[in-house]
Amino acid sequence: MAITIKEIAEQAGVSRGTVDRVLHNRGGVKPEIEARIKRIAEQNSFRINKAGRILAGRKQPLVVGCLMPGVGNLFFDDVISGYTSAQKELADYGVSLKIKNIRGFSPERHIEAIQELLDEGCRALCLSTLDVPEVCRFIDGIIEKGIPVIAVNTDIPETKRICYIGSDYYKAGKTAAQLLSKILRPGELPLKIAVFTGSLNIKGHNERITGFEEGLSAYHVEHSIINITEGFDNDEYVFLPALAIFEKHPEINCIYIAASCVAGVCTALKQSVMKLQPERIRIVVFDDLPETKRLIREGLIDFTICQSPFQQGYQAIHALFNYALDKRDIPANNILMNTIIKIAENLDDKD
Amino acid sequence: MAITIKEIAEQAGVSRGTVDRVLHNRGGVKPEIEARIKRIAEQNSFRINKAGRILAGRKQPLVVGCLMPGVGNLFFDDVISGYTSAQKELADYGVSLKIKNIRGFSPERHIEAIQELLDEGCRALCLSTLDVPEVCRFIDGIIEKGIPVIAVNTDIPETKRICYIGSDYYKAGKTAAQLLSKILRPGELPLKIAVFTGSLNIKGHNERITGFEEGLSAYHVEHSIINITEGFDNDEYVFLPALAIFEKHPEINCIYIAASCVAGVCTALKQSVMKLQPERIRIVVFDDLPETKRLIREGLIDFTICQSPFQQGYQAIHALFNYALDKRDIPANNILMNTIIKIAENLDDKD
DNA sequence: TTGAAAGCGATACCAT
DNA sequence: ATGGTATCGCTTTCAA
Repeated sequence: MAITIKEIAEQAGVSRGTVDRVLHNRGGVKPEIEARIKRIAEQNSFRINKAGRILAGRKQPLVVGCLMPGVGNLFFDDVISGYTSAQKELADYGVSLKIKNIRGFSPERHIEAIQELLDEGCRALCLSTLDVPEVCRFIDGIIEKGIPVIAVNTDIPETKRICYIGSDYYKAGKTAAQLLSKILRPGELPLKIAVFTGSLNIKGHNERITGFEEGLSAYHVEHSIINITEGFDNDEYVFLPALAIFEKHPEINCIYIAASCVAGVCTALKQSVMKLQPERIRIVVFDDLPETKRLIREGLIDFTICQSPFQQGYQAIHALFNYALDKRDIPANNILMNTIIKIAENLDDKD
Repeated sequence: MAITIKEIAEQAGVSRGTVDRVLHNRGGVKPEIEARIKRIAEQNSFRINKAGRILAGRKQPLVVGCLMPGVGNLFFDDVISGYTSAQKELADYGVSLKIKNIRGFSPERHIEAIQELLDEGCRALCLSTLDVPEVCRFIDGIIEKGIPVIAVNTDIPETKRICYIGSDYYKAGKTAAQLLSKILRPGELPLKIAVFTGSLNIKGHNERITGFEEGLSAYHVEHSIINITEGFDNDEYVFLPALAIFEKHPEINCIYIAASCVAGVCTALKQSVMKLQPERIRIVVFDDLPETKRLIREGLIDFTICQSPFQQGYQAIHALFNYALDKRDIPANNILMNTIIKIAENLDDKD
């Protein structure tokens, strides 16, 4: 088994306290002793013993703050359930949670909410927030002060966050395209596609669309995109625009919904059903919200592509916990979720 | 935070040693004191602190023995990689591994190998073995002696194993059927299906076939099964029988491969290609061995249904570790893997 | 039948 | 700048 701090102290002829100081760069140690200790640790590939660390660290429990713009968007419920589930597992080790679930995408509101989390004592953060300069600058300020941050579901690549945990949106879009290519019947070509997205300002949604288009080309699916409509992740909002599109373009035979407004679009579709030829309409969507599940079971939607929201939350908490135990414990890369294809039969798979 | 043993001792007016004895049913404690201690623990919903337990238990590290009939079957490599990966995570906590990868399905050989694992000092077991009476009897004997056992990938339901971790074979078969129903073109009906399995004695393979047939009915796919061929998970063995089937039944337009002989069947198929109409043959298989991946990328195979072999191994080790820390920590149910649908685009997802 | 004490690995604080 | 010591929660051994 690995070398311990006590053993390092013995080999170096110093006390454990001194070794601890060196290993944590806490200063106040004679350079030559410091060097000797570091060498011994290095040569014996010292890794901190987590059980010991946890036990000793019980007085400074880890409070993790989680920010989600999830009010009004059921998708984030699953991420939150991943957070809380990981917290329960780690409760023994002193991990607790503060979840701030807010509404909307105002930078000021996001910054304010993050500050609140800090004020409430959080010592690490999981953030699903906006990739805009002012928010990023604010976050980098926090990180400077020693608060580790993980970007969940939405990346903020310009910051010094530890890593991003979430979907590979481009790949998901491309997978959707390949799936579509497999279920097409020759007579249906070319595809006339209505695309719905959340917002053209959200990178993830755009990547889903880019991946989709490039996939359609890669798999030689003849197609044209009739329209790209913003639904702002809001079923009620999207209803009327969707209705308008369907009325205006009865030639539509494929619907691609890159964001959380599946129910709204499908309700509009059902109302327009007389003008279209519903049995030939192919529908591919993302995520598996309750209403989406129902529409899949009903047979209206062909596939949904999922992104393991639960895992996103779950793994984020674990990563922050590991980091708290050992700063060197950083994921080598971003943690990208699998691209999960669901049909009715495997719809209840939980991730 | 939860109550500790020390606190229980104080409340009960006894020493920590006594509490420990009671909590571990080690005997030698006056009944009334035992009752009092149990009551206090109960009322305060005492849960053992894992960090403390691990630290104190360092002298009796947990050696987990893993038995796999994986020689000659690449599938098990991923399970093994799940085992070793979990072990690395838990090395700090004293978990080590002995993996016995054997060839074939002889009950005597399996029993012998399990005995060897025990002789080598294993104190917990992950077993992928045969669901036959003599093996099960032997395993129950071991469990009686206090060795916890988890069934991985192949269930042994008649034993007192802690739980089964692996695929839901029936569901996977049914999912395959629904997928197939989605990609069919009307002109192709009815389906003439050649089925390949590992062995008619292996329950998992049979369940994949049952699920498939019931799925085809459920989704109203007109079909007939031309033949069910045993391939014994062996690409070389299956080649000639497959060739014979294809020569004899040029009407075959669908191939369902429920076991690890994908490469062999496809090689035979390519040789018979002139007699069949390859562009109309639908192929659905299981797992994603390297050769299977190649065939998917090549476009010959439409889908593969995967069962997270890595996760099976990974979760098994974690479950045994948790159990070792706290005997009450038993999964409420069997742990069934998700039914993963893969096409070329998401083929490199790792689980 | 029970208690007391040492020890697992790391940390924090006080004393030097 | 460094050492010593108590502590975290639990297990184990030895003594009584």
